[in-house]
Amino acid sequence: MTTISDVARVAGVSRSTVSHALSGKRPISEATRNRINEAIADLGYTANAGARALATSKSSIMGLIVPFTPEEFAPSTMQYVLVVAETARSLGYDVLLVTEEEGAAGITRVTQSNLVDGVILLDVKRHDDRLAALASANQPGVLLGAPEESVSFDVVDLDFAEAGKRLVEHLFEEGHREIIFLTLPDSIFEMDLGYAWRVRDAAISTAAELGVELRIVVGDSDPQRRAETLSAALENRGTATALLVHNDGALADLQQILQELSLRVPDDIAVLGIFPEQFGRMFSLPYTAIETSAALVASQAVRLLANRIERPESPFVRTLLEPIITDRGTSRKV
Amino acid sequence: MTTISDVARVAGVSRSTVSHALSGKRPISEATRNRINEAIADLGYTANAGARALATSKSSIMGLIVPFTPEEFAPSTMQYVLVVAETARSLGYDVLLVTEEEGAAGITRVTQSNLVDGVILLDVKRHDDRLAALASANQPGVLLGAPEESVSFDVVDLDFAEAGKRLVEHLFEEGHREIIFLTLPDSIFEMDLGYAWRVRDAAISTAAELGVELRIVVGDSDPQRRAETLSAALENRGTATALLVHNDGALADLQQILQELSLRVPDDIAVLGIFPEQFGRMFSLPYTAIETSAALVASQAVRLLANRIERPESPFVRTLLEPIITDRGTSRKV
DNA sequence: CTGAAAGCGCTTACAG
DNA sequence: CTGAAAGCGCTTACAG
Repeated sequence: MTTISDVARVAGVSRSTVSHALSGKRPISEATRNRINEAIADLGYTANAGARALATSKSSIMGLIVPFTPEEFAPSTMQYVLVVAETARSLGYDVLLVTEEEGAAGITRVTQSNLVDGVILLDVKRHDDRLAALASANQPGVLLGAPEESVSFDVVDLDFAEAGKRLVEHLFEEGHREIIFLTLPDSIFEMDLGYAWRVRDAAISTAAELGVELRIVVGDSDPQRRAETLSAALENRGTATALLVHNDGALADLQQILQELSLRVPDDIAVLGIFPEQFGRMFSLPYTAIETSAALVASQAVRLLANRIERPESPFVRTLLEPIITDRGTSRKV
Repeated sequence: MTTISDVARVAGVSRSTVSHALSGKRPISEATRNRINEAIADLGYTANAGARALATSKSSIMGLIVPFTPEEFAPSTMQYVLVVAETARSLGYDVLLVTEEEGAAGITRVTQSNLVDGVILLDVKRHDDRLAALASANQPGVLLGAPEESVSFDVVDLDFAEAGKRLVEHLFEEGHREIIFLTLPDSIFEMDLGYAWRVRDAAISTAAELGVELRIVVGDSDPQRRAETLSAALENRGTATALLVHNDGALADLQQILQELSLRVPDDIAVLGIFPEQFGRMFSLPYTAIETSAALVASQAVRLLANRIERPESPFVRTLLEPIITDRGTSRKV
């Protein structure tokens, strides 16, 4: 192991000078700086992370608390994880992965040991018991997903309530007055995930305000039955003219089901969805939709955390990103 | 911040005694141990990670080097990541996520700084330039994916060559003599990923040995064209009686395409595949197949790394897991 | 512009 | 069974 003392010796300066050359925290003469850089290159020196963390009380590591869902197919989670890692790196941080197997204890462990400088919580629920653990930590935290109550953390999320509202408004403006709304499965609602509740609640209240009939069909978590539920809903659509879908799996099934039932979009039924842009690309989803962007939300979360680590006193921000509808012509009323 | 000195003072013992009580490295009397544990609980003490790392030269962190594929839909990668994190935690390690944006430099950075005790490489290629960086590190590494040459690292992978062989043998035994083999897209082969090459090469050579005609159709990376390619291959199947698929996306499309072409399985065409078990579950794939298990491979990799960190001199192992065919009746010749 | 020295919070021989 | 002390490799006032 080569240490800062080795570098100092080879460069013919003191350790403190090397340290300052590294951090840039005080002016170093051109000549010494060159000798130091040369020595560093020759020796292949990298500062010892533990020693630096001990001396500065900063590890330059962000903890990423990911929901523990081994049985789940979590394509979009990976997006968040990758974008967090990248963005963190670009700001000089590494990322420690903390799965929720340990529950809130994981948060306490990595913060209390000073392993991390701060923490990002993925998939924050409307009432999330991890927030208590986070609140008693000495390090800051940023929430990806908005809790119901206002909290002393930075929060980033898509504005899902606004999304639900705009989706229904959009269909209303297109002339639809009777809409089938396929939601996420009950299990997601039971997990208290805000994005499920907010889209649904906003869709319901907006429909009520506009005098639109919204027929709610709850998605099934089993892939087989999920397709059957959707198929049945379409067959028994009656006078409904539009299908609003907030359910990734069902959207993937939809194309085949429409074909089986010989339904044309938008001629026989208009379709409007909300899904992650990644997912849409993977399955070439052709529908008018609000596309959620993991990249946007995750990178913003990292920037907020970095900022708070470096400026702990800045005021808390709650960023709700505006949902945008991309019109692909499938929501027209024909 | 509460330190070991605080604990020592409250418990009325020396710091070294507290340290030994924590590590269990020397006998502590019942009475002192109780006082220490009480003090720890009262104060909410957790050892400072940086200080411990500095003193022991061990961070209890494993670095996980993940391929950098932000544009890709990486469902199975998430599986690996989660299983690695879990298994590591169960063995007392945390996981630092290193994306490949930095390339091999990331490996050098986290090892040289002693941030990690060892490293796991995901998606190792047949000729992987990251191995050079790993070889010059002071910490051990475990490869997930087998390189072509034999290396001084532990290696875990499914035995994909054996898989390719067994798939063709299975079809041969079922009576098929003319097989369409849908492979992964060229881009994957160009990335030098062993699993693509090994399945293909073994399938080709086994077919040759058995006198089976293997008609190779290369998958397309674009979802739309991927489906068209598959559809065309099935329409123009001629006298081929079986379809062998090593292409997740195509397998997801298959059900719909078969229906469009009014082909029954296995009556009109037998189907045999190889895909991640997660993927199969997500899409309810009903085919006879070799299912690859992220969980098995990833947890084994972590165990190997933990073992090597703790016993650096143990001989290197190259674990190639035996591929098992699950027969679901879709590969019969009718 | 540079250096000597204290200190960060642990662990671990060494001594008893 | 327990303690005093050195040392891990950095950073940062303090001094010049």
